Amino acid sequence: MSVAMSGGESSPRPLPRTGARRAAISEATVARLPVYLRVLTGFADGGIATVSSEQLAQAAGVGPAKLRKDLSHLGSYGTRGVGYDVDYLVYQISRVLGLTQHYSVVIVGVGNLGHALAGYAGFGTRGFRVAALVDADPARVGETIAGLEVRHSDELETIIKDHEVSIGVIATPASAAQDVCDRLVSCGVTSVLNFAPLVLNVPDQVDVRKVDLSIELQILAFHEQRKALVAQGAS
Amino acid sequence: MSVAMSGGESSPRPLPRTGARRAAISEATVARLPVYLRVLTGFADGGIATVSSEQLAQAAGVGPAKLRKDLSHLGSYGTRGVGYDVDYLVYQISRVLGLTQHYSVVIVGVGNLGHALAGYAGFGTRGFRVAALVDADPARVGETIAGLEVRHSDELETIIKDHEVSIGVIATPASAAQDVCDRLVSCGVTSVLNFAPLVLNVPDQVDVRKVDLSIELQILAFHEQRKALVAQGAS
DNA sequence: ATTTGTGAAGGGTTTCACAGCG
DNA sequence: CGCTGTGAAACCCTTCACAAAT
Repeated sequence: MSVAMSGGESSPRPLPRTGARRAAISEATVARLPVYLRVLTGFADGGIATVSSEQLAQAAGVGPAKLRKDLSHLGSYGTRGVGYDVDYLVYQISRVLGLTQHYSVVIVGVGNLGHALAGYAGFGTRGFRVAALVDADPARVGETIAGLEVRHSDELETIIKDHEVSIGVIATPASAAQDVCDRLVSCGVTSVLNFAPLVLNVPDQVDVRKVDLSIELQILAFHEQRKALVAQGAS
Repeated sequence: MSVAMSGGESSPRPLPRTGARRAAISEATVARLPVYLRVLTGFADGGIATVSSEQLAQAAGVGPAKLRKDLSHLGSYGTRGVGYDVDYLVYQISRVLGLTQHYSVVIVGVGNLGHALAGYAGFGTRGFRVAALVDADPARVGETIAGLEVRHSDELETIIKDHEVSIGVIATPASAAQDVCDRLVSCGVTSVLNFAPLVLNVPDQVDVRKVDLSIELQILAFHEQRKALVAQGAS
């Protein structure tokens, strides 16, 4: 299953469920819901009770039509002539994204990046809890980062079982990443966020999303070059 | 323009250039070329001289047809019945991505994440050079990280001009990010890589790509939930 | 009067399957 | 015979424009 990008492939099975189940929400929509959620949370904190698709779209950096189409996939939660109730939308999007449940996360690899991730506030909020930090280097084991003790890689399997970890974050060097990933998967982890610069091999039912700095830079380089050529050609 | 993901919007202008210029390469293809490049570099290091679309696609985690279609957009660089020459492909993809040129990068914000980015090896290689690290906190100014001295935000404009910075990396808290972005843009920076959790407002000609940990986690949460529901429903 | 929700149209991307070349 | 390069089909996503609801 993805980088944004990240790529996640999901089985295109039409969900054989009882009753008149709503059509599955598209991948493109799912990728934007967290953005809407963040913007809406900001509105809620600012005491704003209702927003129009125009306002919300503006703040989220998308077109109003796209926004309405996205939201229509979760249900009819707006009021014509008025807009959307901020709190209610926050709740509905949270529910659809599965954020009403709690997920335990293990971070593997405590280098510079692992450090930064461990301290990242985004984990604490909204349903994600860092169950453990893990590293292969005995020199790092025992160190405390962001209130968590670093534990040795050997304990990975135990930690995953004890804390019912469902999401693994790989922040190791590329050379160790596939091995770590295999171990996560063999313990039943089906969601992986990969920061190592390589393509992970996983079974179909496992979702991988990758964050890859050098890919992002290279995409920017392409557009820089294109802009330079256009500017030159326009002379 | 835009996160994987990241999103980059480009003006769909058909490149008004002289001669029979090849059709513009699609955004989806551009996002995959860096992956192919990395895999090919690995092959080259391993002494492999030629690859088939089947092999390369396998290693890059895509289908062979997609790979061939992608490569066909850069030109006819394969040999029927044989495959692709690894070194030649590396060169062609590098050229298309603009990696034969050099880009100066400024990293703004030297917290945990900025630290990690400064130390990231991906910058050094392949045409990217970190011109400077910048932070607003006077306590951090003067500190040396990965061989670079941290300079104060006030010098941002000077640094950009002196080093002809073309790519800005924003690793500040969300509250400072739009301001930093505005200053980068006003100095002529047209490519921004944003790690701050907010939607940046930029003029049309500026490309922004975002890397957002909590969005990635929320997308994974959605799929975790979906998998749990399917498993439950299949009983 | 205002704004949502949505069919229909349009554009882009992926997949197929095979012609063409070595 | 093997593998690339590519039209055509299928699929997905976005945008438009308006009917429906308040």
